[in-house]
Amino acid sequence: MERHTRQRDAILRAIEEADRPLTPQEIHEGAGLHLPKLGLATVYRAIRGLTEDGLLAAVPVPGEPDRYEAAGKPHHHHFYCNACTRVFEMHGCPGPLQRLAPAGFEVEGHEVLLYGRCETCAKKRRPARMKARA
Amino acid sequence: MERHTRQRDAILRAIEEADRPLTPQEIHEGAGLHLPKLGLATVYRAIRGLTEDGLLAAVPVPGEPDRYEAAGKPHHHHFYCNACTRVFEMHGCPGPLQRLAPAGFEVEGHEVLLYGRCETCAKKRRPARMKARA
DNA sequence: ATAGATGCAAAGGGTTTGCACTTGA
DNA sequence: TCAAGTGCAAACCCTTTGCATCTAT
Repeated sequence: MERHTRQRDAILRAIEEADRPLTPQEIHEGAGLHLPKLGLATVYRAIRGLTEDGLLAAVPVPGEPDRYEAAGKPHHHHFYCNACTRVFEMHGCPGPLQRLAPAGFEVEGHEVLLYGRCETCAKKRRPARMKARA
Repeated sequence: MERHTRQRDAILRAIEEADRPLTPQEIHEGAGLHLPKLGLATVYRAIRGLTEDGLLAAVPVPGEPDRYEAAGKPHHHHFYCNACTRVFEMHGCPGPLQRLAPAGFEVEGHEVLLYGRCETCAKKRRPARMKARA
């Protein structure tokens, strides 16, 4: 990550403009709007470089490609929508989890991911009663 | 999963004999000891079938292949060893996590994974002082 | 000028699938 | 018997890599 290029700008911009962690595909699509011939390999290379430089953080999602978000935020976790597969940021943390580990194990970190329906998808499935006109 | 076959026996046996969730590869290797020409595709097909039948449960590990364990155990979580990449079962759960989700989101489940060193690897790195003989 | 970055296409790793053969009920 | 199950190899998806070209410095 030594040089400043249009590609990297477009990639960082796509991530900043999103309100949620994005997959490499989504980043490619988003950045591609501003830079049509951007290659997917470049997106992967940039993601790796930016992650190593501490500008991006990976959000792992079991069975699916990792999502990426800006790094440096306070410790937090994520919510995965089973319906639209989008990932959202949540605030807070369930607290110290060390006690769950077996004796003799050294805990260095943890992942917490909640699954369910995001607000939009929850409404679609069980639509709230429309307010009587207005 | 209608028929009872040697392959499935060997696969279930490999999982039962393990003291921890196994990857498809590990299952293939373990079951292969008893059934040398077992194909990897068969392992994947059996895993899927047995999971659908409710006999196995997948243990997702970000960035790595899922592990599989016997299903039906009480709710629990797992520990991933950064050194040996093995996954271990933990007891307990950090408790209700719904409160972390944003308003309007419906929580249907959660994953918790602790990362660190298992007892064996922790000892290797920072060997406990040998007891003065005996 | 020149090393780093890019684009394309080929290669990799894990998982799934197509198809002829085998086997359990 | 004969369809479910298996083995092998090809296909797939996502990600990484090789290499000639481009470009920021």
